[in-house]
This record gives sequence, C-alpha cells and structure tokens, in this order.
Amino acid sequence: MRKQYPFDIIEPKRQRIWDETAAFKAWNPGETIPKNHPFAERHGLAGEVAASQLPPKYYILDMFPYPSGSGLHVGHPEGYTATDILARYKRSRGFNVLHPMGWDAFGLPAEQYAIKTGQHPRVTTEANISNFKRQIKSLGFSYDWSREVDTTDSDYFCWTQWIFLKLYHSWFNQETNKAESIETLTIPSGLETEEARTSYKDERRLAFVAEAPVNWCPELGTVLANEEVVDGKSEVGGFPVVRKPMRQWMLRITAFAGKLLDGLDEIEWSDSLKEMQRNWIGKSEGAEVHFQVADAQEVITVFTTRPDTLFGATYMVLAPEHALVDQLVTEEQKDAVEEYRTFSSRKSDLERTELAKEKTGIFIGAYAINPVNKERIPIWIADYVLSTYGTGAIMAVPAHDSRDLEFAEKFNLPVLKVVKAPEGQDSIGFVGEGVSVNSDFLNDLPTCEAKPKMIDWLSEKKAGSRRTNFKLRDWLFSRQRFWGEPFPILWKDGQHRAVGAHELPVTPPDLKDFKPTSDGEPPLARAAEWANLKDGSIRETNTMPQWAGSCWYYLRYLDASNKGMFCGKEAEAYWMGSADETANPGVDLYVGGTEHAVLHLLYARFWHKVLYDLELVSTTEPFFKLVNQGIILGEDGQKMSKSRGNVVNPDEIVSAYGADAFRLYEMFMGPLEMSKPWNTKGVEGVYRFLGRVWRMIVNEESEVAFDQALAVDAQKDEANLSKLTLNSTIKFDIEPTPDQLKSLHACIKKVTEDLDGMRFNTAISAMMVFVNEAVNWKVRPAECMRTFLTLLQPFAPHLAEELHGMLQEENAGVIAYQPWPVFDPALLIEESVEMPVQVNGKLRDRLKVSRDADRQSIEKLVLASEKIKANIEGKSIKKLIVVPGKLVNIVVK
RNA sequence: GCCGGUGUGGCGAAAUUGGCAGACGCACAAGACUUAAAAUCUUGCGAGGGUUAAACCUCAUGUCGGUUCGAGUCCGACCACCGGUACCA
Repeated sequence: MRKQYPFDIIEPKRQRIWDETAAFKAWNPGETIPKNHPFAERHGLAGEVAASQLPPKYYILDMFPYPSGSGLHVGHPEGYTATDILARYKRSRGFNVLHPMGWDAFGLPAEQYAIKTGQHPRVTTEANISNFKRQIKSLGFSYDWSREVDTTDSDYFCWTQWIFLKLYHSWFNQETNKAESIETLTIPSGLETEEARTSYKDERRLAFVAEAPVNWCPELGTVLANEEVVDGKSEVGGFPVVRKPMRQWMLRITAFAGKLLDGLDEIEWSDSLKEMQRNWIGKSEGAEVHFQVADAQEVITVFTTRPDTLFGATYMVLAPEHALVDQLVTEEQKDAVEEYRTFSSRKSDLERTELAKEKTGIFIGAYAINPVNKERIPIWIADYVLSTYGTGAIMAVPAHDSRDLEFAEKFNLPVLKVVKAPEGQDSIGFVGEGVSVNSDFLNDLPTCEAKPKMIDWLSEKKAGSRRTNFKLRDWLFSRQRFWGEPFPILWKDGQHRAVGAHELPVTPPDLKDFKPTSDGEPPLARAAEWANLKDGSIRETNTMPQWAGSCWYYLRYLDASNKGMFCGKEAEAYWMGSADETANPGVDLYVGGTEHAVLHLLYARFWHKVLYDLELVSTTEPFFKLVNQGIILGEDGQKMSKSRGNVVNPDEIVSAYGADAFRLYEMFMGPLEMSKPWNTKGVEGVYRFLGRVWRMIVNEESEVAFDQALAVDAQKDEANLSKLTLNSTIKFDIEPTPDQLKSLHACIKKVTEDLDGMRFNTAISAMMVFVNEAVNWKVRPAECMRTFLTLLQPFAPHLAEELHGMLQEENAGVIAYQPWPVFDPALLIEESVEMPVQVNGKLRDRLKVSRDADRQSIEKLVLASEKIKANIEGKSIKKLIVVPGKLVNIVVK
C-alpha cells in the first residue's frame, strides 16, 4: 500500500517538539510558568501563578498499567486515546488539564521471572517500563511526563508506607463515624497491665494483626485477599487456593462498609459498576435473634433478614467451625460430628464450589429454644452455613428458604408454613413477601409490617435486635513476597511497633534468591542482616499487596516531586476541586477496564475515605466520574490471547499507518464502553481519510519533490518537509461561501457535542462528512481549513498540528492551545426543508417546504402532490398531522 | 438462580426528545487513470418483487404481543449472547 502521507517524518517531529517545549506540562498553583510556554500565551499568564489566577482544572486519569514483559496490546491505548482526546479538547477549551501517566510496577510476574532466572525484579521492571514508555510515547499522548510515578521507586513507596502508618495509628470511632488517631481511643480503666492496654489498642487499629483463616496459594507461596480468589483459584495464574489459619496484617475496610456504599450515590459511575460494588459490600438488613440452648447456659445468636418467619424456624444450623459446637455436642454424637467436621474442612474452596450442591450435615444432639413459642428445635451443623458470614449460625425456616427446604427434605425435618403466598403460588418454598400465618401475633400482617413488629417484640423481650450485616470482609493486606513494599513495622517480644515516619522509606534488602525460605518464611527473611536489628527487633518480613501502590497514585500525580509530603495541601485542593465550588470533586474523569471494578476501585475509595477523615485530603470520593472502556477482541471476535494467536501489537500498526491512524481507528471502531472486534482493514479506512485531509491542503506536485529529496537523504531529515507547498485551492484573505460555512459549522456542532458525550466514533464520521464535501471545493479558504484542523487536533494531533503549521506559513506553535471553535447556529438555518410525507405511517413523498411555512400552506402543498393524491384516492382523510420541520402524516380510511 | 449489559445489512456501526431505518467506514462489484499493478477518483451496494431503464410495491432493527397517526426507540412476556456474582441466611 502506497504511503498516504509522511507520518513517519511528521509524527517523530511533533513528538520531539512537544517534549522539547514541555508543551503538556500542567501547572500547579505557585509554580512559575515561562512566558513563552503555550499555556502562558493562551491564558495571558506568566511567572508565579496563584491558584486563583489559574483557569479551572480538569483532571483526567488513566488506570496506570502494570508494565508486563509482553508490552502494550491494542486494548491499553483504547482508554488512553479516549482520555488523550478529551485532555486535548479540554485544553483547547481553556482548562488547566492534568493528564498524567505512571507505572503500577510491583507485582508477581517480575518476581516469578526472578525466581526462575535470578534476574533482579528491579532490572526486569525497568526494562519493561522503558518499553511501555516508548510504546505509549509513540502514540503521541499529551501526558505531563514530569509527573510520572513508579510505585517501586523508593521516593514513591516511602509515602505508601507513610499512609500505611496513618492507618496503623488510627482507629474507627463508631460515635463520630470517622477514622481518628489512635490517641483519641479511651482505654477502659479495668485494664490493669500494660500488655492488656496495648492489645486493647492493637485490636482496634485500622491496620491490625489477626489470626484468621486465609486464602493460601501453595503454588504462589503467598496468601491472597478474598477479592483475588476466583472460583477457588488465584486470580493471577489460576492456581488452587486452600483455606488455612495464619497470622496476617489486615486493614479494617469493614468499618467503612456503610460509607463505601453511601458514597456511590455521590459519584457518576455506570450503574453496572456501582451494582458490582454494592454486591461486593453486600448490605442486608434484618435482625439478630438469640436462641437459648435447652438445658444449658449457652446462647446461639443468628442473623436473619426474615425475622417475620421466626415461628417457622424448625431447626438451627451452625457452621462446622462454629465456636460453640464443641461445648454443645452430646456424647453419643461426638464421633459423628468430629468426622463431619474433618470431612468439611478437608474440602478446599475449589471443591466446595465445584461440587454439586448436595446438602450435607449432622445433628449434634443438642436443642435450642425458639424464643417466640418455646419450641425445642434440634441443632445441626452443615457446611452450607458459612462461618464467615453473619454469626456463622442460622435459624432454618424450611418453608420459606430454598436451601433450608432442601436440607429439611433430605433429613426429614419438619416444614411449617408461616407466610401465605399470593394467589396461584405454592406457599411451601415461597421466599417472597406475603402475609404471615401460623404466627400468633403476626397473623394476617404483610411481610413488610411483620418484620418490624417481630423486631420490636424481640427487643422488648431482650431476645434480639435490629441488625445490619455486610458481606464485605476485612482486607487481608500482607503477602509473602519479595517484590512489594516492605511494612514499616518492627517486632520485639511478640509485639509490633511502627517504624518512625522520619525513618522511611524502609527499602527491601538485596537478595539473590527470591524464593520463600525452606521453613516457609517469606523471601525477605533470607536477608538476616536486614531483618535483624541491633536492638533485638526483627523487621516484618511480609510485604504489601500490589493494590497498595495503586490506592493513592492519583494523589501523588498532583504533586509528584514533593519531598516533604505525599501531596501538598494547595495542590490537592486545586486539582481535587475543593478550592472551587464549580469544579467536580475529585478526579474529573477516570477511564479504565472493568477488571478493577471491585478490587482497585474499592480499595482506593477506602484509603481515600481514611485520608479524608484524617484531614489529609479534601474530598470524600477520589473518582468523580468513571468510565469503563470495553475490551477489544481479536479479528476472529474472540478474546485476544497469545494461545489463539490473535493478538495485535500496536507497534506494527503504528509503523504501517502511523499513530494518528491508529488513534483514529481505536475511536472509530464503536462506542468506548462496548466490546468490539479489531479489524486492520478498518485502520486502512481511517488512514485513507487522513490521506484525504493531507491532500486537501498539500500540493501533490510538491510531494513528488519531497519524496525525491527524501529518497536521497539517508537521514530522512524532517527539514525536507520544507519542500512541501500548499495546495493551489487554498486561498488566504477570502470569505468562505455560505455553503462552506454551513458544512464547517455543522461539523463544529457535531464534534463538540459528541466530545462532550464521549461519542468519539460519530465525531470522526462527522469530520469525514466534512472532508468528503471539502475535497470537492474549488476554493478552500485557509480559515476554514484551520478551523477544521483545530477540530481534528485532539484525534490526530500530529497531522493536524503539522498542517496547521503550514497554514500559518511558519512552522511554530502548538495548536493544542488554540481556542476551540464556536459554532454559529445562524449559519445552519436552511431556507427550505425537505419534509417526508406519510400516508398511514408509510412514506409516500418528500416535499420541499419553506422553513417558515405555516400549517395551512403545508397542508395545501401536501394535498396537491400527485403521489399523495394517488395514495389517498377514494379514501377519506381522518386526520392530518403536521409536525413542523419534521414530517406530515395523513391518516386515511 | 440473582444483578448488569447487548441483540439493526456480508462486517464495524449510526439514528441525542417516539418522526425519512442503515449516516460514516470496511468488504464487494463496475468504470476512469495506467503498458500493467498499486494508489487515487467516480458509481453501485438490506432482502424480495417490478421495469428495457426508471418509477413503484412488499418485507425488514432477536421473537411474540401491546400503546400510538407513527415504535429500533415506550410497555408486557419470552429467547440468545456477553460480563459480574453465587449455599450471603
């Protein structure tokens, strides 16, 4: 395929100029702007600027990538292109745009590569970052590279550790509903010993140590958070995960469950994403009910969302791991119960989910008393009751819960109907809302009234209370890995204490062997000198999970080189919008894939809310608006993967068609949020379009001279571009015709509206429509061409800027800072409009009608039409509908 | 099962408040230019019928039904696919 235009010369040239002039640097309050910077020229600012002088902020953020060894695939730049187009658009509209990029570079692949080859993860990571950066830069994104962050850089993770210490030194005060310094925690006077007081404190910190059943992945040699386990396998690598009790660092995210849920109402995220977070947090409202154990002191507390069905509770079930089982089991059932517990504990999570859900369980010999009717009901254990949810015990109401019913049928337990289903439905097995029956004081009440009445009754009798439960678990925060942030924690005599903030960062030791030790200690334990301090303290040898660095990187961008703080207060207030009432609170737009819907996005919101409570940030939510890009499938419509051999490498596309064509195609494929298949033929289509734009402005004969000059120049010097001259149709000092203005302004209108609505594909088609018309113009006013290039600039910045330079008759300037064109509605008004005419809703004719024709004259015109006459002949007109400017419909019979 | 999303030509898609279904692009076909090819330009292109050619007619937005002068768009039921989630009491 013949080259449409010399993108291979233009693109490196424009990128070089952007780099040299720091064209896309975003300015913080208090910074000194050189007066020749295009931002200074556009806004008439120079020198040191105060926040009040700066234009409104627009913070547009990409999810920063993990720099993998395989480099960028075409899915990454989809989101990056969308944000870059908007960043350029907003700059043109006069905003101070913050558009940064960085690297989420701690992670498993570099460490596993290190274990295999002995190459230090630092080396691997640096090589991968430089490859990613080269690829991203080749696409001409307008990032402010002076703010680049790397989570593995000690200047960065120093502050990750610092924030961890903030969590460590805080507790959640239920009364103020806020995270507060641990110093505000009142220690009960009853605690006599120093140990007791310390552990009282330690148990309440937001970062705490807990002995808990964790997800252990033997293959990876580490524990995983619940969020990282998918179908009983590790999210990374798909290795089996088993449950195992271990002592680990946890973060008290559950304290923020309510805030994390309520905060979703303040932000503009898609419904599906909010739903995913809501489901993960899993709020359910109901009651706690206390059951006295028959002939014993113990009380079993259950959680239920249906207290109204308490009269129908015919047995109880405890999780096999429930703490009371040992005390309650009767002598004759002991062996059988023990056998069942072994049986269920041996089941891995994988087996539990894979096995057909045949209910199993065993009676433990004891009975409980149903508080409402004093009935003795048997107590069973079964693994369909989870120790990790609610109280680990349930009251079983088989008539109105499908799992309880299945269990009751298998083990012949009584089933008692207490809710009457609506007409036509079977009450047994009915789980919806109905009317209470067989329930004494609840009889005849609808479910919605029976619930609160039962809760009142229980509270009065001290047999229960209202209760809200969350599915969300505390965040398991430690990993047995090398390539992560070390914890700023020291241990001595079984007690932990924080490293002082002034001693940060705690950098990892130098290792040659990155495997865990033979006795199962994390790899950091291999560095005896590093781990054992002179005073006898031992460093924590766990590291933080990969999510730690991504929990706050969007804040570091605001003030990336600040040595004294994680982020300066003034910068934070300006960019996060709290300094300006009209600004969006938080990141204005955050774009990334759905794979982070619960993990990263929940964790980052949690950290942000802690920082907010501690008055370190000024907004309650980090990301105001969030959009998920859809995935790009291979040409075969399948997910791209190496094994299918359908992966498209952006490098190949860029070298064949150029970055501008690549960007344009990524956006032209379809709506950003949809998943859609790649088609390289489609790249050729937009590439041809860019070629038409080029030829619309450049003299084709001068291209021959240019090509010849280039052919003999081994350096392929960009200076050869000076051989190019303007197309002879380009005229300066000429008024555009009304038709030309109409085409141009229709294009301005459509592109502007589509950019505001993030409809990039239709914006591009509007520009194609304009160019298809403009290539037929005999005379092309330079002014029209310049305006069009301003519209094209966000999408195809290299080409637009180069051509714009030619039209300026000087090769200077960054059109990214040109004011965005304003469309004039007056130019779009048509003298006459073509109105479709329908008979009984079927199109029969089109008539030219003057713009301001009234109803009567339109009717007259319509009835005079031969085609219409033929269609209504012999029928009577029932109705004649005229929608001015739209259409006419005649109803006949 | 539950939650969310999506179904429109051969393909990617468009139709922003209910108002001309298929813009724009790909693929394909024919023609022009060329010794030839590539590139470029022009024309055609939902299906079926009809005509020398047109005109014109019928059908068509996953399926079935409804509301309306008028439905891709609104309502009801269903089907398929994609994503999330799952013994959550």
